[in-house]
Amino acid sequence: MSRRRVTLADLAEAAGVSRTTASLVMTGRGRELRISHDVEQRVLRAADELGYRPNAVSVGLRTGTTRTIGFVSDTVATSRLAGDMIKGALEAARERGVMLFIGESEGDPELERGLLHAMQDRQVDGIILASMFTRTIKVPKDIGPAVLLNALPRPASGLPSIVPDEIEAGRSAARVLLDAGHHDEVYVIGAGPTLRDVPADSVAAVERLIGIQETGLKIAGGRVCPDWQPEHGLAATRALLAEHRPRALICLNDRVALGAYQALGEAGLSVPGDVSVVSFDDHPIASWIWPKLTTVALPHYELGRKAVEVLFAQMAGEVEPGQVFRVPMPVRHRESVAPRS
Amino acid sequence: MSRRRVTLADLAEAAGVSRTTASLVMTGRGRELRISHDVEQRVLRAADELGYRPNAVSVGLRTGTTRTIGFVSDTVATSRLAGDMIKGALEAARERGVMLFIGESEGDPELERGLLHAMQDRQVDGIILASMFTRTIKVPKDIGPAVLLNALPRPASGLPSIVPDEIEAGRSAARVLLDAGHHDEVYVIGAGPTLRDVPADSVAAVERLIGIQETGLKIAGGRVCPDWQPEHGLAATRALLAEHRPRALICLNDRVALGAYQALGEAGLSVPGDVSVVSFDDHPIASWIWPKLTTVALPHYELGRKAVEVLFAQMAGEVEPGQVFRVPMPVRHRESVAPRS
DNA sequence: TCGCATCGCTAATCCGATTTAGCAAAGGGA
DNA sequence: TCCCTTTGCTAAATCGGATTAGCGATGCGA
Repeated sequence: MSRRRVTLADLAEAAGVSRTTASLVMTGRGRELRISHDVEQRVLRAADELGYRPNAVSVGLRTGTTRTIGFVSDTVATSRLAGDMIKGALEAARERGVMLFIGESEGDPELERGLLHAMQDRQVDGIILASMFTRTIKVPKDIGPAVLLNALPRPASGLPSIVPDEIEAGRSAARVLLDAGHHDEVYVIGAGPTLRDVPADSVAAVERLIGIQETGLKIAGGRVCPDWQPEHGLAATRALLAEHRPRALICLNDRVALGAYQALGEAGLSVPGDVSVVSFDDHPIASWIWPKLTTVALPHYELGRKAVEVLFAQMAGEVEPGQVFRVPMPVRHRESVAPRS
Repeated sequence: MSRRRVTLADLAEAAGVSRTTASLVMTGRGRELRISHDVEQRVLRAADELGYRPNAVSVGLRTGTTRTIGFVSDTVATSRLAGDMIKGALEAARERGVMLFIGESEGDPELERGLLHAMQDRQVDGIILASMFTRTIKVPKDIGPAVLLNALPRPASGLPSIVPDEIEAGRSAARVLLDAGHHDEVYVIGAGPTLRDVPADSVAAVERLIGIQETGLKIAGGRVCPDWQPEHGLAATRALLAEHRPRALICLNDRVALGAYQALGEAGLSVPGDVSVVSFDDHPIASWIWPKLTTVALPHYELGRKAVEVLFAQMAGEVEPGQVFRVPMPVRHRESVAPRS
């Protein structure tokens, strides 16, 4: 039986002033509207004693701003990836005194509409539309202030986007090998060797390949995987080993790399002694396997954080329409790359 | 420049009735308060044409209920585990037309207080207090309607708890081995052999061991790991293999099992030919490694879902104070167990 | 014809804040 | 002494709905 919340009216009565005065003091507009120092102190003291906290719902109704934002993802919340993205968004939000609604659309436009409505009905100040993997999406109409996270608008929509810098990541991966002296005999697992050999809809595959090529690293060959799962990595690498003897592999993500490790092991090849491996994503398994995998990290946490930052910047009118923010993907140097002997 | 939202007043004007009447119709109380079928239809048609949706903030202020619940975890949102828990909660919430606020306390009581306040200020209807791993927690005062997810109240608090049924999970794991004919030469990695050989604060370790023992399975020995990470599993299994020749291992989670796989491989022992392995959690890696790991799954999704269900049941007064709900942990039969030869 | 119940709808209040407009008292200049 | 500012505070309106109390018209029985 918790006692009723303390309202502004209670506070005003306790301090012996009007609700107006109490409100002015609590919102820091006392000076501006000539409330005496004496009265101000009285109100503040009473607020402290009563433990007064303004009812955010009421404030939301009156002011139209709720200090709340919505985070809608296709199915992001379920994957590990998502966790960190949400965590980043959460912390950036907390720093601004903002709460996060989350919702998952499961890729169903109908569900998505419902979620967006539910959030708009609750007067969210803005919305983050997040995608599980980097891709282009159609932006719903009348969405209000919003940013796209890990996604780009298909027909240009004017909304800002936050995406990982996959091209630079490709360059980084290639440079790791080049720096270790691997200039040839490098194969790609998961896509390639050309830009047309990629899984459907995969922005990441294309951009990573572009980045790799830009460094001048010569790709000796590649194997596409329909999906970047361990078993496909295993099969692709087995097939590759049947015909070639690579000195280095670029795996297009860590799960594929896990499969590659297995295939290399079967073939009696050691990592990194016989074959160096570099990968992408920095999934937790990258540091759970032996040798620990050198990989270019997807900056999930930073992406989430940046999304909130950009959302607020946008609401402050500081963002160009359609501006794209690319978040750097850092290299995690571990144990799967050795100098070319 | 989206046009202003349609309000009840707009709707009333369009339908040529009072706001009261419009409200009554929209809340379904038209019959009860004798609004004629004719007028009712007029209002409904106008609502449809204008696309009227009630402002949830206003409704929240007036009725005191916001169709919103808070999900506060220590650090759950970051781990994979969390994702599914949130997903389960999210879906159960959506079925009830409820939105979810999420927050992470990072285990910091001060932060937790702040989050709970922020949620209470926004008039959440209830709160789910979630923990990353099963443990006992101190429940904050004046929290209002709430349930504990993956946690038990330290001083009894009257709040209901939802936890995985770890004891039954222990039984299940043991039974998997017993059914395959493994009655002896079974070792535990991660804890044991006695109930005092467990990592600090680990409810899961204790209960899993209890369950195992209850089946009558004879535990030949065990190795504690300070933390259930792959490298500790690796070290513990190496140490075990230096002294014993197990025919089966019960790993206390999948990450530990990953380490055990590595150690067994080094020792030239094959899974499941030489050694059967059964584990707990059903982490994604369990099906990424070879042979795929037979494991007793932590039902994250179900836990999240149940939390929302219990929260609503509790608000409806259908839950005993302090009631504990144990969610079954299903066995995922895969390829790491073979009959004892 | 009067009184009373029923029908169908609406005026007014409330939720808990913010914000605008303005009032009473004190001070200052002519 | 009168008028005009300035000071310090408050009454009242507002946000968008839900809810309570009640009003006018009609029907019915006596």
